[in-house]
Amino acid sequence: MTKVTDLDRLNNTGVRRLINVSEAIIKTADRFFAKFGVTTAQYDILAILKYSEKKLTQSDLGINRVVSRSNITGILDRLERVGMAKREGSADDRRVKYISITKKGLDLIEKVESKYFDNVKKLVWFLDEKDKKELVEILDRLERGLKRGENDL
Amino acid sequence: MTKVTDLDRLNNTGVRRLINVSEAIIKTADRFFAKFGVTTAQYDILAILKYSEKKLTQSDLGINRVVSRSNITGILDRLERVGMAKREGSADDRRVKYISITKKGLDLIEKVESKYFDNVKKLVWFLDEKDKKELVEILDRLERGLKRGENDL
DNA sequence: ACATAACAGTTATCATATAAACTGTTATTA
DNA sequence: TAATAACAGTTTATATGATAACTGTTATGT
Repeated sequence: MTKVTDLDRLNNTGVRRLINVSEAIIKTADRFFAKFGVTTAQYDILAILKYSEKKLTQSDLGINRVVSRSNITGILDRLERVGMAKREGSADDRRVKYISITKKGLDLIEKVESKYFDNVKKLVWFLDEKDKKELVEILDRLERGLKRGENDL
Repeated sequence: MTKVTDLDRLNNTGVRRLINVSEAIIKTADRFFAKFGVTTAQYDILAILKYSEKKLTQSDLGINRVVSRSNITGILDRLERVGMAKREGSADDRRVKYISITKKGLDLIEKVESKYFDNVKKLVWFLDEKDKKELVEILDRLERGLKRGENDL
């Protein structure tokens, strides 16, 4: 049983701070998209659908968003209900459903997209190129730490 | 209607990366605590209760965790159900309930805490002092960006 | 004092997340 | 080919989050 040190607590505080800022960003985005009648998850799915080169299945969407298949089901249910996306069965493989964005979904993205990017610009306004580079490096190291920890968690 | 530029997309990619790493950390923590039969939110509440100097009300807990009062209700319901926390009405103010951690809750923290801090240590292993300092500065700037953006979101 | 505002906690609804069990389909392999 | 494994999607259970409506209590202000 290792003893908990002050350094341990300091490390934890730092990680918490990262998570808190990240969650604050997420919540701001949630509020932003809510004003247009969609959730962030729904908008993400629509944007992926719009910019995808190839036809996407539900599993493809799951991989892109790191969301499990079961959650995709519900998100698509709601998007379908409001007519912004639709499912189509595949002829090749009857297990598969191809998902596409509708006119209404495209309209929404058209209306929201540039405003969204403006907000992101405001968010990173205080970061210069050096900051951005450093941030990416630090995030890389944190990911390595995550992989390193996973073995005996 | 502003045009979306490549720089806009790059900014967005960077912010997404921050969020993704942060979410990966959160999910790792969730899995860790799940092995001991609690959720991260429940563990957080227990730890706050253990280390608090003064008696805490549900509203106090809400402020600490940046969670709304309504969600605290549910989290405490579950902690009470498994006997790790308990509510006690206040005599001064009959609206208020004081929350305390039980022996069973303390036992859980005792069992989990040092392992948890070991995992945090592994996570930040690749960060030196300079990295940590820079990260905090960048997070500060991002928070300023958040405040800056909020006005016309 | 009485009306009103502010507050603490609960409840309800909706969206999302994980995990596990399940259905139907396709691929593998003995 | 028949049994089995792998896969795509759905469903269900549980936990959490945000909001808004609601109850009861306390504080305020005229």
